[in-house]
Amino acid sequence: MAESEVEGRDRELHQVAADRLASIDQRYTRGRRELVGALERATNPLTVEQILLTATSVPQSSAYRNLVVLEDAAIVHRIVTSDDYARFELTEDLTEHHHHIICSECGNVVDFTLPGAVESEVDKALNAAARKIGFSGDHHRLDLVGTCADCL
Amino acid sequence: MAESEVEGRDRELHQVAADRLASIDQRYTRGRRELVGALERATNPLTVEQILLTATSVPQSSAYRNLVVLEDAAIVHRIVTSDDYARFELTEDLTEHHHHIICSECGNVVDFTLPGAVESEVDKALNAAARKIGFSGDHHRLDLVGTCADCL
DNA sequence: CTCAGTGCAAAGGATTTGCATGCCG
DNA sequence: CGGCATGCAAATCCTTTGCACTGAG
Repeated sequence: MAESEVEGRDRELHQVAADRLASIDQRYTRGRRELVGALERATNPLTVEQILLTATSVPQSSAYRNLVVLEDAAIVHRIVTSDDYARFELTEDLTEHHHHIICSECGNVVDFTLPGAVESEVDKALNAAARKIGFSGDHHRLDLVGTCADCL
Repeated sequence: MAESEVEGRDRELHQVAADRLASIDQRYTRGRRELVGALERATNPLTVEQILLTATSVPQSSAYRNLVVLEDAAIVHRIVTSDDYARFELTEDLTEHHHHIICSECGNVVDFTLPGAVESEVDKALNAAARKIGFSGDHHRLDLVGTCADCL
């Protein structure tokens, strides 16, 4: 039962990816499938270098190019820390709303979630602040910066 | 009264800067004073390019080099958005705890603050989450991503 | 004098792009 | 077949660095 459930989710993810790409007139090619697969397997955001370790057979330039396409299709989300490497993860509606804790020593990023009550209070406060300064708020980004166990 | 108060703060800022630099065996030189001055004048984080507009007479390479020094001295804080430019602001203990709203169109960053009650709840929740995964939390970063009035 | 800081120019490095080839529709 | 995606290599561009010079103590 568990296996077919996983397979089902997997099919669903790739189907959603294909649909979103189609909606911007893009194909879901082998290389793009590999990139999505690499991110699906991961439990935290990956650098391009890390993606290429898993998505072998995808050249670096194609990875960069297709990550842009996948970002445009709202399948992949790019995050930037203070080190020199961009990191990528599946968008939140393909996974679930979560936050990042960033190690200020090594740049590593780990996912975590917060209680729903905290989330909604934050959203409420942020939207109020945005309205006040004439911004149209889209989403929030709440990260914790600290030191991971390895770097302590 | 207001004027002397501002002058007082100004002196204080530069004094603190000098002290913090001294504590890491660095001098508070003319160029560094100019950089701090540029950031002090600003009401939001500045790119190097923007800094150089105000801190004329500071060459680009010196700006980069000294921003690193000022960062090491905990006078300046570097923030990274998804566009290609790092941005700099005075550290929070020289100003006050605040957040950023980032325009996803043009990359511009504006400061705003949240009610203290929200802040403390967020901190509490984040520290709990960090403990759970073996991180030592340092500070949080709560940004809102949206579209600024100019880009709407 | 000495040595940290400076400034110019050249290098570095993640990311982007030009162009010829191949493959999907 | 026709055009989009690919992949190699070269270019881009923010940022960093080498090195000779200058000024403060």
